[in-house]
Amino acid sequence: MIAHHAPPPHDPRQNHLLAALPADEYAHLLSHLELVQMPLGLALYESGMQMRYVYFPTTAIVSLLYVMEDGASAEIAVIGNEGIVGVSLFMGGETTTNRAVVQSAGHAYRLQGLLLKDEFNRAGGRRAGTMQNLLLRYSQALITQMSQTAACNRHHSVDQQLCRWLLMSLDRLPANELIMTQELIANMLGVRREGVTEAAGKLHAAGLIEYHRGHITVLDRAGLEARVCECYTVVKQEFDRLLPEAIIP
Amino acid sequence: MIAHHAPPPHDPRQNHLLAALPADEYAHLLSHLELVQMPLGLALYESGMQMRYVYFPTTAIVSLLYVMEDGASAEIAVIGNEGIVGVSLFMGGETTTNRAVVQSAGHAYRLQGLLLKDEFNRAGGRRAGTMQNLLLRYSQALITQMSQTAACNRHHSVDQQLCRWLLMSLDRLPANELIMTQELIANMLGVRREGVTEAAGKLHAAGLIEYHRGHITVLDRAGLEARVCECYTVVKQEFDRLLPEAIIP
DNA sequence: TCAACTCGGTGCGCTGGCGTACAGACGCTT
DNA sequence: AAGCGTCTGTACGCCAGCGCACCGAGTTGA
Repeated sequence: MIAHHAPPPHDPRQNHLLAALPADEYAHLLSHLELVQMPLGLALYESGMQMRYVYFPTTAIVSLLYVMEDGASAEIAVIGNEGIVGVSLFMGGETTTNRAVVQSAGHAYRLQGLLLKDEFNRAGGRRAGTMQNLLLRYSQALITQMSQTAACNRHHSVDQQLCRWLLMSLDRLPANELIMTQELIANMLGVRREGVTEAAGKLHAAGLIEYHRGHITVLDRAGLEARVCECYTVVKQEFDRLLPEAIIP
Repeated sequence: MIAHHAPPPHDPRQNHLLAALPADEYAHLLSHLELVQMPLGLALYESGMQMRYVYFPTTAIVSLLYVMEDGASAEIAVIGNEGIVGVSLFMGGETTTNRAVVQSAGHAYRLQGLLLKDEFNRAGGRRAGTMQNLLLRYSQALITQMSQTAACNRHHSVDQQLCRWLLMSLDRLPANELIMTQELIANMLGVRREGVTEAAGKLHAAGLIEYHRGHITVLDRAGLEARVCECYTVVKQEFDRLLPEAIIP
């Protein structure tokens, strides 16, 4: 019992983008990476606000939301340990029209925007750094996710979208339990809370999930996959294709 | 009357991205730019297909569509002379899950993908070429458009979306007339043809548009702007912010 | 000139999701 | 132990948009 309460083993390489960097580029960044807590509901960015940092989630999950003038919202994309929050920084925009909110509490490593830009633009012996290549391919994966979200919003039912949402969250979590009320899910999907209650009720009746006051446990992942719309699969396959070095297990 | 029937004055710089390039970078590309006709309905890319060229529209308009397994479709983004079709090429993905279809006939200049990549990665005396900077900012604008489309699909009515669609098309055309059947608009928006008929009927009744068998004339642009949802404005402002050197008049 | 086709208009019943309202259940606080 | 706030379940009317069916007016081509 020499050391109990050892600090949890945080490692930037829990983030798949950081893990995919070659040793030299990683070393370059390491000293500038700062571990931060990501409590549920924290807004990393607000629409139009200057972004100072980018975030590499390890255990946290972040949602990109668009919030309309009347307060209604819609989730545009989800970012977990496979990605980076703040692509607008290296795209050159400095701000987005989206809000970035912590959807599942955990940790992330953050990096000053300026440092990321330097690394992005650093052209060594090769034409461009691995970092640039990696970030661009991730951005395309993110674009795919957004475009699929647009199509899914147009054509698929709340039931199907709930399945998609659960699976996408599950892919980015170590456990099969989500801490998330139906009300919050409704905000993400941009639907009524009652709609989520009803859809979740069906999944429960089918024995796929169990839930209780803000805790959702997935019992039968395969069952969800059988019900989900094509959108989930398309996005996942595209991520795997674009970022083979960072495949989510 | 020395020269009648002079060839129409095609110029790559009708495309705002090309026009925004500094002289040396433009000169680099010029000899490789190839003028192509873009007939209505032509598919530049299909989902998952290798992309050989990128396209810089001058008078044509291109829609990015996602086509679902059941054949239903949804427009993800629109690209006219303010942009470039084929961002996936320099993002590193080579393919997209989207289909790119000519929505309004006209012309574009195309460029071999490999040449574009070279130009994108060319680091001269400066850290990175203007081209890279420009294309990345355009990509972010495109991301904004996609994300707004997702939100709009979730929350806004067909009426509003039709206004948005008309205005976005109008911004990319020299005239105030569109060649487009209601059926095709319905495909783009991912709604029923009858829904478009009804929405268009309202706009007609309000004296904003006139149409007749595939020809739509906008009579009162300000009237459309008064009815459109916020999505149109948000996207347009973001384009102007990100690409001040390529503002659509 | 007539037939075939395309485009747009209209009507009808259906349903998914919305807004609203309310009630029970759980759990934390005091 | 009581009380209050949060989370979930249910119910009811309403409406936008869907699927379908049909029709008339233009346009094109033989």
